[in-house]
Amino acid sequence: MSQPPFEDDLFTPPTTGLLKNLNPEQHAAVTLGQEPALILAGAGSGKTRVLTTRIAWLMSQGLVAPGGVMAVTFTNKAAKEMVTRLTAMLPVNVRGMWIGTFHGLCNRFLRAHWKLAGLPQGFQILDASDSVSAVKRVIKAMKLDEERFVPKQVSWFIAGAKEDGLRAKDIEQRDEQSRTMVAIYQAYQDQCEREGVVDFAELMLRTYELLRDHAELRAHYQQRFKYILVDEFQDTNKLQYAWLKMFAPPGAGQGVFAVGDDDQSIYAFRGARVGNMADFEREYRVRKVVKLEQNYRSFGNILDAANELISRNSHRLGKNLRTEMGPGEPVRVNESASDFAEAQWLLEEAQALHRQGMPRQEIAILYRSNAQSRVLESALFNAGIPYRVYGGLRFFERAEVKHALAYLRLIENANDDTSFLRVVNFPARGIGARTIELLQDAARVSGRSLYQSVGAVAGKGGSNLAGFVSLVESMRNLTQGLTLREIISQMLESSGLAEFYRNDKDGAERLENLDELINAAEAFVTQEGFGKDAVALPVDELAPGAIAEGLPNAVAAAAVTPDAETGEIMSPLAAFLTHASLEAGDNQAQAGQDAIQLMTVHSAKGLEFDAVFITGLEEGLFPHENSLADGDGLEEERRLMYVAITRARQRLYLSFSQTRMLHGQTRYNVKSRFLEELPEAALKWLTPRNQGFGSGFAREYQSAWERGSGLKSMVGAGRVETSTAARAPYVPPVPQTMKQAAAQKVGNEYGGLRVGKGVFHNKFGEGVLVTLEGSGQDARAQVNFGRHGMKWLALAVAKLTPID
DNA sequence: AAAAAGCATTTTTTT
DNA sequence: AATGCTTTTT
Repeated sequence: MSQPPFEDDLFTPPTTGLLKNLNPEQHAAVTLGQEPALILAGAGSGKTRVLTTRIAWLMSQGLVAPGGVMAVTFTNKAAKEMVTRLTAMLPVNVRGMWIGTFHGLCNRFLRAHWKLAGLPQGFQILDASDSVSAVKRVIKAMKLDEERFVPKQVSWFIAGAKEDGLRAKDIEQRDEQSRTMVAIYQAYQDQCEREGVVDFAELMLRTYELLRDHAELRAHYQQRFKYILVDEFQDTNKLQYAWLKMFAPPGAGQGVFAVGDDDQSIYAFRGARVGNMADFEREYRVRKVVKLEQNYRSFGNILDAANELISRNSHRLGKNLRTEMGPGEPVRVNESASDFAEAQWLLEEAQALHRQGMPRQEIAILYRSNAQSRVLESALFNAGIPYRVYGGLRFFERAEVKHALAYLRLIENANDDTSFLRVVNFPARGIGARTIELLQDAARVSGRSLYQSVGAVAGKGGSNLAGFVSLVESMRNLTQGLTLREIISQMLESSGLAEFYRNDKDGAERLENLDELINAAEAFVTQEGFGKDAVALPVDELAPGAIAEGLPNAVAAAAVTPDAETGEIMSPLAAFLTHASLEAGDNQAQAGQDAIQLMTVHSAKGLEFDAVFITGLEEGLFPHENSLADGDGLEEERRLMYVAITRARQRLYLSFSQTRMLHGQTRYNVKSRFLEELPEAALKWLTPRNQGFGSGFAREYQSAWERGSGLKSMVGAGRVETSTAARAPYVPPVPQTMKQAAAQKVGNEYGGLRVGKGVFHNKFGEGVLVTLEGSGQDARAQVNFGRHGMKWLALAVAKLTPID
């Protein structure tokens, strides 16, 4: 090692056994040398432990100094967790290490190299919604049709392009539509440059390009980072992988340690590429993939269910979870008549668990889509059971907080048009749409910011605008030299925001949130070390060529390099604004008391609970109908189910309902195919199964049908199917119960069929009757056959038999 | 400029 | 059903 192993005097070698209690696979992963490594880490296999222990081990062995380590995660939560556990393991200066999210590290990088990156020193970051409104402005300015170019979609397109490493000029323009899209992209980009702001994808792309285009810089960082660890590698997108290769190209000899689980890849819809794992293995010539298959979380039946289910996916890297905890409770399956009944059953079961001593926060109710939470919430609410819903608005996304942040941003950079527009007339100060339009026209013509163009608008609107400008000016003057806390208080008063919410009859909660903003700022200042005694910057932090010694380490994670000319360091305010953009705050609503946890399966990833309820296991819902269109959709849904199952430690409940209110109308659903993909031996049905129509039968039947003729393509949803049994290539043996049911049919016009009940059809199998219409020869039925879709059938021809 | 009415939309989401 | 967004009305 060219570097002294421990330049940090805070460091003391660990006393004993970092490696104690690691299983052989974990041990192997932790103690790998400086070589490319791919760790296939199953759910509950101690992944975070391996990551943190490896870092600790590397340093305790003197293989690397803190400054030579980079650890990348996706979420702030994961990054924090890593830091916490690492510092518990050994007293190390975490600040010298690069531990953070992809975007957080990019921010850090760009703050250090802002000049080279062509950014203003105090550049601010647009969150997703800021970005959409910025795109919207561009589209308006270009006088384009917002119906044809939906801002949200265009913003998504731009982010997608950036995440593929493409700038506007790199995009192929096939037709008018794509040409315009690219033009918007370019105009948006120009606008961002002008305003001194970057969006999330830009943070990544800029960093990537900077390294790509500057060999010296690249060499510096490659030399610096001896060990790089990447968490959740299955979720990386194209750009993130390319980014990694800039810091550590294959063959450069660094210890790149990629940890992931292809079976838990559930973010393809936002650009994640599971294929990066296989690419990594190949391109980095990974000697041996380490598989962590020992699970420390769940009992056997739960793992059996998970293993069996996921085994049906193709193109897996291959992994089977095992446990030493014994089989445990069976996986319980429950069928309900309606979503209300489901909610009722669920809360009773949850209460029972709670009475038996399980803390409420150890009980999770999972669902595929957010819309499903409503019934559950109202049931829990009416029953007076405390619950907590994840995934609502986050703190920094609240309207009042965004307003406050917009004022703060204007203090920092008045040319931020997004912020300008947000608060120019809030609280109302007589600046209407017409005035804004005039202002925007003027700004466009002169190529200047809205703030700079205020003088161009005459009349009453113009003088009101002038008033706004002087307000911002006075805020900037008044806050000069104040602490962050004082700055925010001052801003809240002089902007009129505080006054506005004081007068608003529903403003109490918003006022509280604004108070909370002050607290958040205070916490940030304390945490990040503002106002503390100056600490010398680690030399390595500096941009090549910058001078560093003796400067106060005022900005820690946010900004580390002072302007080489002025010596100015990023202000606490600017750093706090960055923090607010990069970390939108907690994703859960009310904390506090012991409450049942409600969340989507996606947001449950990475969490674990004693008891887990997976609800709405119905065809169309889970797997979701929109997922079946694209090729890999079903497999991703299955991985999602796999993630859901593996959240459970002791008890797992699977629940589905015959009827469900969705978007204001009742849907009749068929139970999810996933239920049939689980091992019978691990399950316990709390409600009787549909007799004779068990998984085996339905599956055998279906595959027999699929082997047959291509009739399937003819049976579009909604079409009246007139010829069924005659064309079916294979008629399955009629189960006993069907014969009985058929006997009942005699003498009854609808043959004992009832809306909402199950039916069996020779070709489509099991379904649920949704509608009955007409009579005699015209009698027809609408049936939801789940994976075969919704069908209209002529009862005179189609053989429908009731089941149950 | 605010309030009301009309309208589409409705998988999953972090930074 | 309910939410958010846009247009129309007052």
